[in-house]
Amino acid sequence: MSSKRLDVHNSTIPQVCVACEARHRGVCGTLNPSQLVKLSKTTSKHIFAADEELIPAGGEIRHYSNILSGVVKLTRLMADGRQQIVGLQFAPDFLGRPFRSSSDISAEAATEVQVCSFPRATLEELVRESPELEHMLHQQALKELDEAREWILTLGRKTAAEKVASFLYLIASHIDPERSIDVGPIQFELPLKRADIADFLGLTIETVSRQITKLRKSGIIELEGTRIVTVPSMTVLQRASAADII
Amino acid sequence: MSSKRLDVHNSTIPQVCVACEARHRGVCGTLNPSQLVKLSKTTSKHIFAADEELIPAGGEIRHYSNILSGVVKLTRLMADGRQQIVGLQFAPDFLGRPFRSSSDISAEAATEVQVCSFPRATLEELVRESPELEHMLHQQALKELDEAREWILTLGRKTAAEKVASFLYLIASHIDPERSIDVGPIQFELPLKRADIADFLGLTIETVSRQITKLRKSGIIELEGTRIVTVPSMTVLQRASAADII
DNA sequence: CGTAAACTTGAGAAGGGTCAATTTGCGTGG
DNA sequence: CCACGCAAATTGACCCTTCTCAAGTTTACG
Repeated sequence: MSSKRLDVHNSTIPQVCVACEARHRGVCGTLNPSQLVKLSKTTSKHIFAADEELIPAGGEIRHYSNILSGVVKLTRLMADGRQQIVGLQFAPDFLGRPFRSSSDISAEAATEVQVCSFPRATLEELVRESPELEHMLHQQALKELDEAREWILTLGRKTAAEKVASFLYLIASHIDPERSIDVGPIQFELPLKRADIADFLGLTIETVSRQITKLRKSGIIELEGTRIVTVPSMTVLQRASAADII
Repeated sequence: MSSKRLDVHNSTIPQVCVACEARHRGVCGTLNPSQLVKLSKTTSKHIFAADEELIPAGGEIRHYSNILSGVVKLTRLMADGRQQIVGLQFAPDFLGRPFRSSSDISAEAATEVQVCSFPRATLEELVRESPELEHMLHQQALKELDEAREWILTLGRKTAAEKVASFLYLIASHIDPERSIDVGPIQFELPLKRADIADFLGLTIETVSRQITKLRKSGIIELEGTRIVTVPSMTVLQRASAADII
């Protein structure tokens, strides 16, 4: 094993972690400098192009990751080819199913995605010595559970128009989570293509397209090309999404 | 504070916990006898009739519970009255959203339900002193997340017939989790009425009823009255549910 | 600037919803 | 124990939203 400069003062934050968002808002936020050093020794950064597979379904889980940038879709595939996106993850989310050797869900890049990966064993070791890390992972699991249940309501009870509006509202909300609702228009690039949106909403591409056209014609959104969306009023979009919180 | 017999030997398991399933398969399984004693001092058992509300949506969370018997439905209600069941919980599941003072989800009894409740503060205190307890809660959150995502696939991509079959398969699987698939017929009582099944599957009562009739006429299930179901072959039912795991 | 992928639009079909009328099941009280 | 009455469930007829299939059109990219 080669000694590294960082070993000398292991209260120093590793170079690779210095500018990393996961250290602030992600799971690494609970680690002390020496734990960060331990983790950073086994990490490696990867970049995936859109539609590349980060984690295959059914395969053995060998490593976990933090999303540094981009959007990841979690998908379930049926035997006959039907597909459903069961979750979307954004930076600096933790990626991977803890405490299980495999999962039926695959993770695919929706946009170009940058991740910081580390072996399964490293995470499990850190969890054992740091209850705060498990707490952070627990918190993220609960957040994802809240989001999944929100989405169950959307899939089960909303119309196609409401579903598409809900999706746009979801994406817009992720652009700037700090932003309070309706301080002027908001513009963003859709991280998903129509086919992905359809797989997320349990609709067909055609229905998604028609509903987006409707939203455009009614002035609730504006489009530049097919991906750049402007929402003049988030309140109006929220109303179109049939948000149940009044 | 009154002294109790159990304080003398706090390695003794409290009377109320002795026959409790939550001590074996539930979250209490991680607690040592003295922690059980501490918890049991603040617990109280409650029985709710079917359709009674255990936890109201939006209200402040004052206590958590373990389900001792019965089935609990977690529901989301929209402003216009549309309703969706976003989760079902069985004994000995933990009930309540940890680390949050409120939730938009209400918990209602589907059947008669018996719970063991304790104040929020007690749980939080125990979590602070016992990482194993948090690990157990984390595991349950991950299990619920897996189930929620499974259900997202069902809601988003399955037909009405497949949805109803999936629901029946889900319930049948919960009757005896240890049972291996297809060792003869299995009989059980449906914990949900048609309206609840509809709210769980994102369908109407009428569609659920029609699909149940279809399953009955095709011999995949048999009915006694409206609630008692016999499944001659779980494999056949599983196939009807379009289980994607081949 | 050409090509393929992504997206939109249209027409017709179908699955599931809506409304309405029965029928069944079941607890309660006579 | 039976009859009543109500809630739950079933069934039918019709309608509407979404899907399917089939062109077109636009966009992105080499």
